[in-house]
Amino acid sequence: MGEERRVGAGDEPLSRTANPTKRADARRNEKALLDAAASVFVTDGVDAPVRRIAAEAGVGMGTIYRHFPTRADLVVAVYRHQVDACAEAGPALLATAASPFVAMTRWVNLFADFLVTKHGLAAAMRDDHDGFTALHALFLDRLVPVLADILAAARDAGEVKADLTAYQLLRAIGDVCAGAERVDPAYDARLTVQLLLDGCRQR
Amino acid sequence: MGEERRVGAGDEPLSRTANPTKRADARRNEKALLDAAASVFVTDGVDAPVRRIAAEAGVGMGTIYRHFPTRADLVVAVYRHQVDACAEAGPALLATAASPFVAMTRWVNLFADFLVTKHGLAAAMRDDHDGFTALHALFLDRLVPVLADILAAARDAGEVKADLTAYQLLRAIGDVCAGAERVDPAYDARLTVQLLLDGCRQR
Amino acid sequence: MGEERRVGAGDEPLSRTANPTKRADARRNEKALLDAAASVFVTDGVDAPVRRIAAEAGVGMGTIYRHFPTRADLVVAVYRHQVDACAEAGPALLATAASPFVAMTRWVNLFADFLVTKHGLAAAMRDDHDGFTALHALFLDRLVPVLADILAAARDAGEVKADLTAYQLLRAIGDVCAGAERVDPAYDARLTVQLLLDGCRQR
Amino acid sequence: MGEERRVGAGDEPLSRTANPTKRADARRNEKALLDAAASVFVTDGVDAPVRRIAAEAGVGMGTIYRHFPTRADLVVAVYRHQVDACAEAGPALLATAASPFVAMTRWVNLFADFLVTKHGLAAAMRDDHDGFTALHALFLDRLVPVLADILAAARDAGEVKADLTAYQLLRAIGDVCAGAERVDPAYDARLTVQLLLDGCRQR
DNA sequence: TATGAATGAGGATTCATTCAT
DNA sequence: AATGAATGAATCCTCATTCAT
Repeated sequence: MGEERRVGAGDEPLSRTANPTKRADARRNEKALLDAAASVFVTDGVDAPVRRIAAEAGVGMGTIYRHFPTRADLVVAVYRHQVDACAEAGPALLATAASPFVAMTRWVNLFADFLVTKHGLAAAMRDDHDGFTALHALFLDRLVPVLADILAAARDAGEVKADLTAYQLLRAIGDVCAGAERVDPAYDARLTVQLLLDGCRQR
Repeated sequence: MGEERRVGAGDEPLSRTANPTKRADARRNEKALLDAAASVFVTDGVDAPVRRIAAEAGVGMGTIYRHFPTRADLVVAVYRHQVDACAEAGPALLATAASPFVAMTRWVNLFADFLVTKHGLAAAMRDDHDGFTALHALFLDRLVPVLADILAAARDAGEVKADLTAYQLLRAIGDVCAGAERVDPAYDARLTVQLLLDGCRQR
Repeated sequence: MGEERRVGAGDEPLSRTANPTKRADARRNEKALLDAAASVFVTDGVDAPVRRIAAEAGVGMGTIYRHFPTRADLVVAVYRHQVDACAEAGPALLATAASPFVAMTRWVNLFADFLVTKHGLAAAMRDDHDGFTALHALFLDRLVPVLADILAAARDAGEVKADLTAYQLLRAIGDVCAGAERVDPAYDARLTVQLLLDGCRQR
Repeated sequence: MGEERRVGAGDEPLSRTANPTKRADARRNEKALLDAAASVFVTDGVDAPVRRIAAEAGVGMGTIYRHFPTRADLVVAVYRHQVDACAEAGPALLATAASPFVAMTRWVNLFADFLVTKHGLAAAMRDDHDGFTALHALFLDRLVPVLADILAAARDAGEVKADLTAYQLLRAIGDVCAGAERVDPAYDARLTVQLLLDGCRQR
């Protein structure tokens, strides 16, 4: 979707040399845009007016369209870092936790924290009808494999039900957190997540 | 603008003679409107354009505004019957089931069935930002007490965790089903509901 | 404009005999309508929604259209009595006042009082673009001759400028009062009327 | 969104070079909008449909909202020049006229000419219920002080009644002219203005 | 005759998207 | 490349007027 190349770290200097000055501006703008969008998504939702995001970033609207031709492109870019961080935490948790189920509990709570604290994320994935594929794909590509590994370990240890798939669980957590964005002191999404985790156990 | 009376056939023959015909059209239209809105809500969401609902019902737009001055009025009217039916099923289940937890399982599945099959309902409650209060109130008024009774019985029987509230559970189920509306063969909302129910058990 | 006949007083009993009962209902409605319209015109202006007038009168909207096919018909009917009363006061004032100019002053103030106290009247005449002719004609037919008589007497007595016409003065007073309907403690329409009267004097 | 600067031709050549073209379109549009609105206000009143003004100006509707977010903004902008010109004429008249009353007569006639020839202005001030404050304030801010000075001079010279305020007179003239917009060969608003001026004299 | 339900044109406003500068 | 002005489709809502009952 028109994102910059997923290059290895080493070739950066060359590409910068090839186009040294212009790229700096463009990068600054892209960064400003991502920050602005992240901020606006939280307060106004992923369907916030383009103009507001542009204003927040201090750039013209055309600049948004240049960097992110579709809204989905912007949405995905905004959340990619957070998704990456979440994905990368999985193996470490699995390696250090007392048991696979403990690792799973921790990772799921980490994921839920992402969704709830950086809220907008879960709702974005759920509501982003047009860019659904892109955002959904991001989640699936990055997170399902991570959770699948943890789940496989837990299943091998006999800690969770055998028929539980990573996608099923990931999706369940996502929906729960997506629905929890309206502030409501009487409702605690994290408690629901605990219930779900308890429900996953093999007895 | 309320519901028409669900009267037995035999009563009020005189008043019908006095004012026999006029209301028939209005009733037909209100019914058509409710059906049309229910249908459009499923495909286009509760924020669907008024014009589309009117067209679907085969009436003018003004007719919608006459019968349902605000969108919330229409949304609530559309879902009231279904909510009522669900509420009324609660006591019967509690009376006949083998145990309170069995009754709870059945009622929660009934509720989830409503949400999933008559979909739009759960999303409506979640998305209806403006009419949120009205729709939310409908759910709370009708369903929370029903589930609270069941839950109290289950708790008294030691079948469920002590700190679980009816609102918490109702909301969890609602969010899960609301997120499950996009068709996805790899995801089964009912399985998530089962996980939740399992997680509610006292062990 | 569909008004009832401009008949002499004597034939009323006959017409009532010809259509005794139905007419009673119709008259009641017409009276209610006139009262309601007068009241609504004051608060909401002559362009008030038909529905509001009907509601105020406690009749259906169709009834308004039956009695007063156009808005102008209703507006004229509402103000006819007041205009008549004003017209009828003219000769008496002229006969009893100390001088024609005194009579003119009194009558003009009477007219201004009508316009200001029963406000809506002046604005109605001014704003009623469509029914302009009808309402204007009402004023011209009834009031211009009355003021013309007074003015002629004053002119004959050498009290007012020779080139002043009844229509010119009537219109001036009307516009002044029409513009004065917005409440404004810093502005006194009656003072303006006095200035105008002073300005009419022959010196 | 303010007025463009009425700059002398020679200044800011550098900045124009730096950003030479872009603003030209916007200015052209703003000018076209003001001209179109002035024209449409005359024929259709200040409540004319936005679409009609846009069409008259040859721009999209959104362009009106960009330049003049509220109708009041547009109305005020349309009439500001004329009001300014009128205000600026006051001191000169007072300085050159044979007497303060002569100056007052001339200024009032100038004001009335504005109102009548550029008609719509008076009716705008009168009818613009929402933007009433803005337009009213424009008149009060600019014109009341000007007339107040003239009036004070005339009062000091013993030429006008002592209790006459600038606002009272301005408003009277305004209402007279506002009411005179319908073409009517039998009515001469300027004659009414003369009557008013005559009525202001101290005798 | 009276009612008031239904219609639908009319007008305001927002905002995604394009494109001249 | 960046800007932000312009466009106009989409949607909401009101209310005059008609007409079935």
